Amino acid sequence: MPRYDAKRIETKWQTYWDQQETFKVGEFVEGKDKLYVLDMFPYPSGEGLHVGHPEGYTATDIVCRHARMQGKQVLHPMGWDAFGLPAEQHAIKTGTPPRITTQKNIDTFRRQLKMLGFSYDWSREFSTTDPDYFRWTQWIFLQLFDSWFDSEYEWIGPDGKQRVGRARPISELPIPEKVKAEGEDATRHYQNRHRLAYQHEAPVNWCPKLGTVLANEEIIDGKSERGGHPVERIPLRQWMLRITKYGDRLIDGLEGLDWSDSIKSLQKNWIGRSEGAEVDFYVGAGGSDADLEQGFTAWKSSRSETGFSEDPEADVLRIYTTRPDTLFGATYMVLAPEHPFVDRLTTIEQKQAVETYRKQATLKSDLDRTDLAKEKTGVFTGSFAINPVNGEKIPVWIADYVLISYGTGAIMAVPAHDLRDWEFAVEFDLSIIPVVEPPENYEPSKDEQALEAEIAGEKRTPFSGLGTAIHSGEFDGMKTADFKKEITARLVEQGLGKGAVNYRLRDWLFSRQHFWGEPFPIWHELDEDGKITGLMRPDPEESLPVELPEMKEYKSAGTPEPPLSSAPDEWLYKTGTDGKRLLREVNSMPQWAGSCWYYLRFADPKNSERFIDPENEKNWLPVDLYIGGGEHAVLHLLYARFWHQVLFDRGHVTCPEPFQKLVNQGMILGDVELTGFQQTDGTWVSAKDVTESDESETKWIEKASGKPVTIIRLESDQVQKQGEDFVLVDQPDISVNSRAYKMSKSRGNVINPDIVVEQYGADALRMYEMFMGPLEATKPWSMSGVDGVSRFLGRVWRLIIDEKQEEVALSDAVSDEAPDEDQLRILHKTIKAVSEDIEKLSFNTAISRMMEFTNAMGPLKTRSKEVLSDFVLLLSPFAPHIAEELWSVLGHAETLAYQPWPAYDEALLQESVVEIPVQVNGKLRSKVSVAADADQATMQQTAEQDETIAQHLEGKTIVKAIVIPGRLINFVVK
RNA sequence: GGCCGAGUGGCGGAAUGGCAGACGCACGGGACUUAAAAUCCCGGGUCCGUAAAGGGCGUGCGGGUUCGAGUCCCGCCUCGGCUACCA
Repeated sequence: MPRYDAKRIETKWQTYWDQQETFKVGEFVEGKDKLYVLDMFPYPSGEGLHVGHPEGYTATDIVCRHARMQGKQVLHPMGWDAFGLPAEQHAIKTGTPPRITTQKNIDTFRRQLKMLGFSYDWSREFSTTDPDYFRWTQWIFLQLFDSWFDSEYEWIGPDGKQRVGRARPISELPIPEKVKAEGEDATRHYQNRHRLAYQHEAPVNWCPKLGTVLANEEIIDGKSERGGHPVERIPLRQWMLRITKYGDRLIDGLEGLDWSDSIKSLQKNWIGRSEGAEVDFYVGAGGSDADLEQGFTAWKSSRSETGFSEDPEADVLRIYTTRPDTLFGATYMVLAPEHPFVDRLTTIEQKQAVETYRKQATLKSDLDRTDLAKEKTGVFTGSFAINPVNGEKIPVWIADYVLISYGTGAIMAVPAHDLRDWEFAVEFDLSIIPVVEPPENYEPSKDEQALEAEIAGEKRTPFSGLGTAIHSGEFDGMKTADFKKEITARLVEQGLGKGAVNYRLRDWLFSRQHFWGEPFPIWHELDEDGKITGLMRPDPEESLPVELPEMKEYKSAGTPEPPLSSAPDEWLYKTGTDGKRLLREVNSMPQWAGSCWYYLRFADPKNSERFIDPENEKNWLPVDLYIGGGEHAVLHLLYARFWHQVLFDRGHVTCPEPFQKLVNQGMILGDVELTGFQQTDGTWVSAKDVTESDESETKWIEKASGKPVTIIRLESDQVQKQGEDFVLVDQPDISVNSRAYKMSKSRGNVINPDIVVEQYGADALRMYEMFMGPLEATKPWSMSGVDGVSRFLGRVWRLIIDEKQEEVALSDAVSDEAPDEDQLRILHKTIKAVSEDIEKLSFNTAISRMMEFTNAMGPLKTRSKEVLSDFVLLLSPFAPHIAEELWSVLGHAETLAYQPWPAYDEALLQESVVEIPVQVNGKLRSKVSVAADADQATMQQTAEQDETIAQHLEGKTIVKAIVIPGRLINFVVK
């Protein structure tokens, strides 16, 4: 009895595709449409595939299979983002080398993906951990190392677009005469300071438990994203990539891309461009400078001659502000505790307090800084600065609400017009001078009201909006926007400041203290004492890759020193041809590195001469459709775009952006859970009366009493809907929670794709994931939903196959005769709908339309073979295994993968008679049948003759009749 | 606090400004069967009306535009995601 047997069919066809290399991409054919469809490649974790993976992968697979049938040449590759912490931690625990673990995990992932029948060109598979691949990751790093960003450079790229700013070879960096005069080493240091890849001593997030430094984005609420361990801040030599130079390019580049507005705005917000001004405040020698005022006058006049300097001198504090119009209201200054001038500006009297505060600030994790620092804290340095616009002497404070990593690490505080400065000024009783008059009828915002304080016996609030200048000398009466421009121009004229742009985006911290990452192709020159001199030598390109050394231990010593620093000496040291002792860079690259350019390599994965052949790059790039999880909407996409733009600037790629269309698949949640709450004595408590306790997400308390309650999982028959809420059947006054949660091990609601495939087959899993809802929506899993699509596949099977036969054979109902009009109509309707839905990535509705087709065909005594064949082709991108099997039973020897996609005939869609709804005053009253091509007069006439309508029209006057041919009739009557 | 997204039957969801609830799940009824599974058929927003016919009300809430609004505009509410002292 050959019932629909997913397992038999699926293994059969997977083997066939593998053996025939059905999906191997052939030579690129000039003039034939190309489509490059890419999935965000996975990190092959030890857990294996998650149901979230096949969601995006199925979507791209449908697009690809459809495109092949449309005659396009399709590039659809898969690979592995396999460097990363888990394999290393496993190595530390068990001693198994990360390479072994990684290989095992990759094998599992590959097996699982093949089991789902995706049409990847597996001959292009690679892992970021392959030396053949990371050789070129290192090569790209050398390109970054060899580049500086010329912000003024105007040029026209291969895309014909005019741009300002370009990465150029470091050899083209103009060296100031002064530097040149200091000798070759000075020149090299100068170049190092301008490279796109540079080193920087900076406070970093050191996690002792993980034994590594983490990037800001790897920290959540002051704890490590992985493991939730506490994080400290310590200074360390780090590699940085100058992504901030590309801030504007990364914003501008978004314009032509087919990405959702929400992702674009996410990226823009992350880059966080702001415009304002940098202004110098004179501080003189610092400390208790008695001649501050005098010095200021001299300084100011000299500045009007020399102009604003590129780097601030020691006698000024440089600040960044977006509100230069509020300069007259600057009543004090604040430095970040880490600011290099703090020591010099601290007076002897204040030394103790400043030291203590600074120490606290370094110990504080970011959590403390944000959470506990609701109360503003800070310490006076004892020094003063002079406000350049009015000569006022104002105190200089340090406070941790000013961040060293943003702007210049120092601010002018304008308490009257900045909420944070206001809070601080109120706390420490600093003077507040309003310099912006709010517009008439201005109501303070919620935030402003919340900060209301009594100052000199008067209730006052800060004002952070735009208005009109007051107490600003000659500028009084100017509108904020005009004043900003005017004052900036004045500052430039007097050499006191300049317009400036800042980004929330920071330079990219590019080194990690891991073993399992790409080594840097860099040697450090050592002095006689074996110390790093700051001068470096890149490995020559042809010597790449720099491979990882063999190690016995993967654990770092619990210090920020990376594990590679304990590599064997022959890996670590060498002597240059000039006799210089050299030490290898022992940091490794972050996991982001490998995923920054893999999409390029897929177009030419075996090339041993170049990272990608220029022809292949031109032929295949950019990626036409890129699908992946929203969690990468910012970082991965920003980093990859940044690298791509650098490669573009350096002439290595010809398209300015890598990913033309981007779609984020939504998250798949676990099955919906019903939960009730009970007190310790078993009394039910309404869900409305409980709340999550502050301490942990799993603890719940009764709102009124604060007593803990226990969570009780309920079955659906214990619960019913009442109004808006779900309540207990037995006690309808008790409401319960109904919600789907993110799948997690701890919650125990993870669905394993292996089990779904085992029970229902890959086609059913693919179909279900597409049928759940819109690709981009977050949707809860439901096992009975899989049952539903599985039944659908069974119905499709029985449309064509005679289940009663011993062998797989056509059903008697399948006929060779020419199809009748009804069958043709339903077929062509389905072709049209499915084709359009695939274009729109609206897979759930495409599947609905195919279900309608089977619902219509099922009851028929004879079914046209021709019609069924076309339908099987429509189904094939979604459920390729059953489609191939049915296609072969329908008498075709070859795979259907390259069969032409069915076309629909508009003429066959038309029904001769259509049913038209008739409304009276917008309310549906009846329906009438008219010829599909009936004109308005005929339609109206038919409608008026309808019995029900006639009744509704009786005794009324028709004011207007709206008649839309083929659609609807509406009588407006009085 | 900021930004983004979403609110439609018991559930997932569908609807170029034009018949709200396609399609599926769950549920109820029936057929087939010794029985079950599988399969097939029928039903269903809600209220009034006896089951019919028919009608009232219905897309988070309140207004508006329109012959006509789930869809467009204004003002709210709730939920979810991201982000969080960015000067």
